[in-house]
Amino acid sequence: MNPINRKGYRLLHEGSFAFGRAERAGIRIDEQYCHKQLKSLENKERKLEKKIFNSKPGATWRSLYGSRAKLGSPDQLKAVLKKHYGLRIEGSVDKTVLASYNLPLLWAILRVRKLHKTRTTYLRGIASETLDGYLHPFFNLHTARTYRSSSSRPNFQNIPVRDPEVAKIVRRAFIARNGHCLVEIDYGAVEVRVAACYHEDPRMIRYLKTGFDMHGEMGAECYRTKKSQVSKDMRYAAKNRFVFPEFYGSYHKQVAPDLWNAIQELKLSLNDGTSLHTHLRKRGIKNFEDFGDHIERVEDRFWYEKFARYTEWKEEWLAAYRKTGYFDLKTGFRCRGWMRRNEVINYPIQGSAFHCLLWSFTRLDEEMRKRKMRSVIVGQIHDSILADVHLNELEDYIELATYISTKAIRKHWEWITLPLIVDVEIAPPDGTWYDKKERKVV
DNA sequence: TCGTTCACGC
DNA sequence: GACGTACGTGAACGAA
Repeated sequence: MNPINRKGYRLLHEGSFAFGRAERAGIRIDEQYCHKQLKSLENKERKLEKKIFNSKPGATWRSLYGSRAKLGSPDQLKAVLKKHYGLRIEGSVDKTVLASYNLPLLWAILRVRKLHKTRTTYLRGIASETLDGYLHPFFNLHTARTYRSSSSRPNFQNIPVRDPEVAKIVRRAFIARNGHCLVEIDYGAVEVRVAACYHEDPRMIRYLKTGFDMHGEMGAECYRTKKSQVSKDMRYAAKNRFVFPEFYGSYHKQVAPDLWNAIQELKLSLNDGTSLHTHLRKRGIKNFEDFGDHIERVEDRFWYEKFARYTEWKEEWLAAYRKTGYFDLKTGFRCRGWMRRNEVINYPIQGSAFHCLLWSFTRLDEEMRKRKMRSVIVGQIHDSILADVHLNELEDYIELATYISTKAIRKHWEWITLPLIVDVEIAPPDGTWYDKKERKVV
């Protein structure tokens, strides 16, 4: 830890007390539910495993390894694929690779992996750390190189949310205290906003101030459609396979295959139902070659026309680091040591964005105690805060949390030159974390 | 015991 | 013109 001024020091000092209070308060867990699900998942897993070993490729598996046969072994899997199908896989056998072969055996393996992960890492991890109905995950401020936080025993920051089946199984274990409900407040695009405070790119600032839909626009550009033709899935693909990777320092040769595979994987179609392959063919993109060339041009426009100032900033920032051997965060920290290009560019943004959360978390905790509120903050996930809120305090809590994290913070840190926004999600009083529903607040 | 692979989050 | 995805934790496997 290397704070360079009093503000930086105080942020971590007070933040660690606030995190400690959340850890002590804990999150209420439905232990009965956990144990029921653990058993049920174990059964499903065992049945599926049996089914796999009784199949034809499963027989090959048993003939090769006998009682030492393990579905979880990548080496064994590769040997079985080679013997049974004559299929040679070099290197990784992860989800994307296995899915691409579209074989019943491999889909079954992926399903076992998923059930197993859900049971062991999540439900078992939660159950074994729960004491008298409350879970107390650790929130650390001293482990991440980026000045972000981390969480462990269990890691509260990687609870499944994207896969609806798994999200449902795991998140239904998290419940509110009696007479309370769970409320999650998330910063919207905070890393993009904080980045803009560093590079001050005028076009990016205009986008952020007008609520412009960048993911939708890039969906249209990547797949050569009109903005009005962009479907929800296309936007999702553009966000996770173009915009974010590009911001993290990826480039077209990596990004283009992912965008291309998304067409199959997510069965992408236009708003009116036209298949994307058909559409692309009409626009002169007949194969992956063409598509790769197209994405290269999209990328060029993105960095050299749209966000030219951002691009300049990256080079200047890197050059300054290479000259001096360090760089400073706007939140009062100095980063030193040997770093690669992408690290130098990403750390200040990730770190400062997390510090916005940390400051808000700390102030909110302080104010809630001052007001003797019965609601408690129970956790944090990089850019969001989870609280267990007393029903009588619901409106007060939302108003206070929103005010602190969007308004008060800008009085404390004048370097935040852009508006910050939050989304509010609330679970019903008798609901679980899985049942949270969005409620837009600015 | 430790490095690698896999999978989950932001 | 070449280069090039950030950060975390945990479980299982398998070699040492």
